[in-house]
Amino acid sequence: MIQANELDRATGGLYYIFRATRDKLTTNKEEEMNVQWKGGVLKIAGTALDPNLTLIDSAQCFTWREAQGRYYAALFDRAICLEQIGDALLVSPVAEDEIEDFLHYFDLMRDYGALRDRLTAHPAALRALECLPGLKILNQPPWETLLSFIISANNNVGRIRRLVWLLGAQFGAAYTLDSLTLNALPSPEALAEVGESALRDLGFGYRAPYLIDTARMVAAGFPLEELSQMPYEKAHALLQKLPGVGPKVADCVLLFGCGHASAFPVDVWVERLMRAWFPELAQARTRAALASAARELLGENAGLIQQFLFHCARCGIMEL
DNA sequence: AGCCAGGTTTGGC
DNA sequence: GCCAAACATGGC
Repeated sequence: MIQANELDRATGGLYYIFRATRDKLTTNKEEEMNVQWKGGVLKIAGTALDPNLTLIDSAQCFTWREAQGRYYAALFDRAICLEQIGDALLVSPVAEDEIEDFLHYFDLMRDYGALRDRLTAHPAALRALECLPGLKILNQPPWETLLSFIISANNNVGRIRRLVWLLGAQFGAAYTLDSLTLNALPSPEALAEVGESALRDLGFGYRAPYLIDTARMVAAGFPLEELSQMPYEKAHALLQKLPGVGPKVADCVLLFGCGHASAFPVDVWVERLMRAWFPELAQARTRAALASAARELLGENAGLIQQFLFHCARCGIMEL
């Protein structure tokens, strides 16, 4: 494993330790993270974050793609590249005053070790976290999660990713990096002007009107950016006023896009896993009841735990 | 061919 | 409020 100081020498002293806020940025004790920045490159050493698991395989986000060992997405109004070198992640281009934005996006300020250690009463949840030390739950822009998870309904991950990509490629701003084209997703205002037949022709099926009508409501003032400050119950109910958004999609938006770590989406995989591994939830008959009971059982970070359980179920790491 | 996928909507009790 | 059926598409 390459140590940070070796990497500094290898890159000709390109980096310096970001001293001003280093203490604040290394609250994640277990990983002893080391954050440096220089010349538009953010270097994060000593984090467990696994790029392929977190950005691609975990299916919490559908905008990243891998190309020749590097990971690319349109994020914060530009194309971003993330590359792993030894035990460090290099993210670029990043301005100095955006360092905390990116650490928040990748959820690197959270102590996942403490999260795991609080699960001694829940062996199945503990096992899921121990199996996936490189998984982080991203803090994505709420509008992106809203579009992505309206598309996700009764759909499979491969086609979700293709449709999300199509939305950006057809209607979103284009950025170039390393001779790749990365598209942002269209703004609510831009999508509100797209015709339903255009989306149907692209293969969106019955989700076409959901996307367009939701875009119109957001463009007309739906308080998407305020959901993170609302109590969970209020935000969960409000989101379901949008077409194509039911209880499960609302939970995904709250968990992945609004910082509501307790939101517990129950899809087919999570339902199977909960029924197989959580006998104390056996009396919850419906998915809504399961979600509510799981939030009660697992507490304020129930949703983070959900994402570990989801991946273990979907990839066959835990038997169903 | 028929079932499944990170469900939601609609209409009927 | 609970329940069944319909809903587009593509992979297996």
